Amino acid sequence: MADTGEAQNGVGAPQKGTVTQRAIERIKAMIAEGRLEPGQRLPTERDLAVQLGMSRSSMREAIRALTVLGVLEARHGSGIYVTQLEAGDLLETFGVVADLSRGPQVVELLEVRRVLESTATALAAARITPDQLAEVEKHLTAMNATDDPEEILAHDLAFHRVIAGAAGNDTMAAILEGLSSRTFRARVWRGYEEEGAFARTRREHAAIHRALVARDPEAARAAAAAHVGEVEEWLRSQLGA
Amino acid sequence: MADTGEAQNGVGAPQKGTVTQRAIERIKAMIAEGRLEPGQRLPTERDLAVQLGMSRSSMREAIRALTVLGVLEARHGSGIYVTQLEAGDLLETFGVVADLSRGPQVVELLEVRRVLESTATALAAARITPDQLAEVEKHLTAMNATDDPEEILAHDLAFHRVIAGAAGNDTMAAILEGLSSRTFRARVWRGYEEEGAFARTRREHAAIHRALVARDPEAARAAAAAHVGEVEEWLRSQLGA
DNA sequence: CCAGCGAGGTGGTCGGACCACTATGGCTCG
DNA sequence: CGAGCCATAGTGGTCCGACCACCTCGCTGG
Repeated sequence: MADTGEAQNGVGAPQKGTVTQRAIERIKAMIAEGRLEPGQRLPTERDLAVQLGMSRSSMREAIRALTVLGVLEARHGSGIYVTQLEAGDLLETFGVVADLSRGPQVVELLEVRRVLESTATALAAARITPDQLAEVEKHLTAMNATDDPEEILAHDLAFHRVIAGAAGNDTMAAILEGLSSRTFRARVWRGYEEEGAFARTRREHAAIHRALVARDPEAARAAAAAHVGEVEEWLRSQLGA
Repeated sequence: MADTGEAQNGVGAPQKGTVTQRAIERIKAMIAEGRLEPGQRLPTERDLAVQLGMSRSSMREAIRALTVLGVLEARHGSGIYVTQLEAGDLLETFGVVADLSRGPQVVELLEVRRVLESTATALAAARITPDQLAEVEKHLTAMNATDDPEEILAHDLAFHRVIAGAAGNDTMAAILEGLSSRTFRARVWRGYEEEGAFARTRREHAAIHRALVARDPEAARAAAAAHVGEVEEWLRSQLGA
């Protein structure tokens, strides 16, 4: 009687929340406990559904959710796999936050970016390799050689991406990547570029580059903070107007 | 050619990715474009499925995914609503990242936390209100009055949460909240506490509190950075061993 | 020995049925 | 007349079974 007909698995059927939510927690727990290794293949949807005592539909919703979170990866016709669980996989959803933020929240995000970007740039000044520095220069010159906003933005993103990568903290780089996602930057730039910001941006990028060449962390931190802070202040003033 | 034009619907379906993935993008776009406001109620699952030309099952997977991301909220028997899209809603998933990270990635996460926490604490030193300061003191004394690790951890979390809140950047506070999620802290503490870290933690918290009282941002930044850095270094040494 | 092909297995989609819960309105009872 | 209860319609939650699209791997035939 009292038994809700749960599977052979332990007794404590918490019965909390929806069935799908429970499935999500269970799978997450399996990974956290090490019972599922990165890259490993999971049982089939049908088997998993039976194991956790639910329908395939509910199990699919759980899998879909974990797929969107970057925890699982479904390969049509092959199976479901655990991702490598690296920073890039898990922090991809950060871009969604940036895309859906608005108003004051965008300023807050820029403030976070300023803090992280300045730190990453400072670290890069101390650790960047000649190869990476060459790539930074490549994007810097390419950015100065064109007037196409689209292209400038692309090189701008790459410029900072290389620097973030040179900082040696993949997690920080992944977060910054999300905070600079294409649509986010495009949204902020729309209007900002009309105030002769290109010239200023080029000057600021040049300053960051100089600091990297000089391997001067403090100068790099200051230059990066000023760079992001510039946009931040402009956006703050826009909200007031 | 010139086929990428993709009309509304009819026959020219984009056909990119899975049906569910398309639904996710569509709904996200509707919100980003302002056609769906925070708090607003969406059409029923059944109607949405018809509108986007797909089955209810696929639509449900899309909704579930967006629910997990903190973008939508489903109320059983009532309907589906857009969340307030505030930092807390969208950054809840950050906890998942912290929970599933391991090894070197945990160190990187702590490095990010050190940077943000020190900045937040510095900001708090300048902005904290008497009420908030009183609450900080409450958790500080409560933390010193017990030896139950569970309770200490709870007050430790609350201590930093109040400070992060006083910094005035909800987004930053939400990220720090995810970086200090219960299971994450518990995982790191297990073992750390065995090295007489309680006394050191209490001393560090006291230093942070003193800086807040003195309204000294630089001292607060240094104290917070040292506090997190302490754990960071210990964990780094553990990985080498 | 290898290339090609076919069958089986896997995730992806669909449609329908039923359950659990909520909200709304009218109806009863005080 | 008003407050409270309750029937009901509508919503999300769950389950089932079928079929499709795609990948994999072993088998066959050259």
